[in-house]
Amino acid sequence: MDERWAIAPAEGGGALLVALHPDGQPAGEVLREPDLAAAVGSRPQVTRWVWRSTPEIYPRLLASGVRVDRCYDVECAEVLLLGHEGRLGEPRSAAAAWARLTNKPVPADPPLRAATPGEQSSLFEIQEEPISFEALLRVYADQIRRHQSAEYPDRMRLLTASESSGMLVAAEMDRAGLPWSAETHRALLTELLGERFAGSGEPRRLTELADQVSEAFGRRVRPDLPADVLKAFKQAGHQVSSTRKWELEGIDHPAVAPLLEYKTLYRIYTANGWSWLNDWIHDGRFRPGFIPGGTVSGRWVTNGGGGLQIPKVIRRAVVADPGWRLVVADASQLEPRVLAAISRDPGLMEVAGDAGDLYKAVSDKAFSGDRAMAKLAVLGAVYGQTSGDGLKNLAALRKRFPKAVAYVDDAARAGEEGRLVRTWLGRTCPPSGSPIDAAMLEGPSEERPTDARHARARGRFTRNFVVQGSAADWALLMMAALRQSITDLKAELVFFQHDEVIVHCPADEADQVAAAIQAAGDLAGRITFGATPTRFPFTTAIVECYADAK
DNA sequence: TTGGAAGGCGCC
DNA sequence: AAAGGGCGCCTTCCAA
Repeated sequence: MDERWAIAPAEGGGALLVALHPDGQPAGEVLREPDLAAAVGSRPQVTRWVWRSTPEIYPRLLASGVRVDRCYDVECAEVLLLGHEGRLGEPRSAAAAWARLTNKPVPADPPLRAATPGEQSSLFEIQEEPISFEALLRVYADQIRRHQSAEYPDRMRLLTASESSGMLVAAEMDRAGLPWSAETHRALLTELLGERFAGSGEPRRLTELADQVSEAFGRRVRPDLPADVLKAFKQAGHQVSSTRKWELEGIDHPAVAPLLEYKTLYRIYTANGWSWLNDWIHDGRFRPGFIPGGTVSGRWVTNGGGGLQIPKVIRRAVVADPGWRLVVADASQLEPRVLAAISRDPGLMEVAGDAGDLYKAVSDKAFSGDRAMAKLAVLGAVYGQTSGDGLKNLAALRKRFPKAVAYVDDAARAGEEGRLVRTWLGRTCPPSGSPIDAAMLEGPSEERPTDARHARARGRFTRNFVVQGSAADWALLMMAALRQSITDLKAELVFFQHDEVIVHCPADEADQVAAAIQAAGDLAGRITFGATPTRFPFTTAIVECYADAK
């Protein structure tokens, strides 16, 4: 039924492995086998593999054609457990966990290194202190015990399982890659930026726009030097405190239009231009280097290529293989739906129990039909808006959805008072005063923030943390369910961005995949949050090109 | 030469 | 219109 084995790589491509009891204790002799992938592949009856680190092992299994259903990643578990215990920031390696367990000096984590473009994730797996198989087994057994001590042990176990599943998904997505047409990308760059000059490589359009800016000011101004631009506007009689887009938009001066266009195109040129294309696209695929749980709230990050910040205009280059499709699915109004589920606010759950436009429904209930106002109010409540119309609207929101607003207000107060907050499944914010906390809440440079200012910033952070992080909880379960439901198809998960997934599949599987995504979202809602009427609908598009998805 | 801060902007 | 949450990464600027 639930058959669980631990495994670790051994010298020469071999493996050490052992069956485990439910309490984590070894259930037999430690075996030594000559081939890691064969050791796993020949044991299909194993329902969960326990290992130190997924990036260390799983890419090697995938390269040998071995897929696993479930795993338990000891180092992921260590981070989650440390967090839950209010010790986020302590070294997270298995070796560090072992040292803590045996009262030995705890080795620091090795510094994280950014990937160089095109590097496989297995290669930038951090090099850290070795740990014996026996020690790993002891750490694992202790982690089982620590889960039992969590505030909600079942949820904590689910969190570790889903984070581990996320590690499998990440490795599989990096292996598959996001289909990317370098040819389309190049054509797009030439269309937007013009051809490049032979000498400098500078695109023609940028040079032209820079000349127009200079012409408008009547002197040479370099648009990529904010200080230069600021001075030029002041000389022209316009008071500006920065060169931010929203500030420039309010100025009546002929330099503004070419300047704004320059900024947009310059960003594309530097962030997703020809050199990015050369560095990051190989064999028609983009491999962002997904890192599950890379942020304290549980959102993922990517390593090196800006994989979660692909500008909309560049998505034209994401093109399915011939005869294949991209199923692009975006969870609709995810954060307010998650707030409904975690706060159990009756009114908001009723609204979120409908798959239709949530902001419209909220506006009908509390804002006499003004959808824009309703959306601002909801986002303001989730983000901790402190001024402007948002505050006024928050009062209306509180009247109709008191439990929902109280939930985020309580989280904010906990943060201000230096207490911990947790996501629904138990991912926990950094403790107040920890280095992570300090680095995160650092304000503008000039003056050190006062204690009161820091407390308010922490309150806004914890307010958002419980919603954003619980949404990340849901997303992990959704991905796990989706992954399992498409195993028998040719379809491959190829992209994930907070509340959006892309599956690459043959055209005749697309409808089935779209249905599988919706089913995964519904199932994730029930497993993550228990019985609530809240629905988690997707906006889904079946397209050949990502840019056509909306 | 290198590393960090700051200004800015892309994504959610 | 302006202000609030989470990120990565580009540039310039400046100090070590």
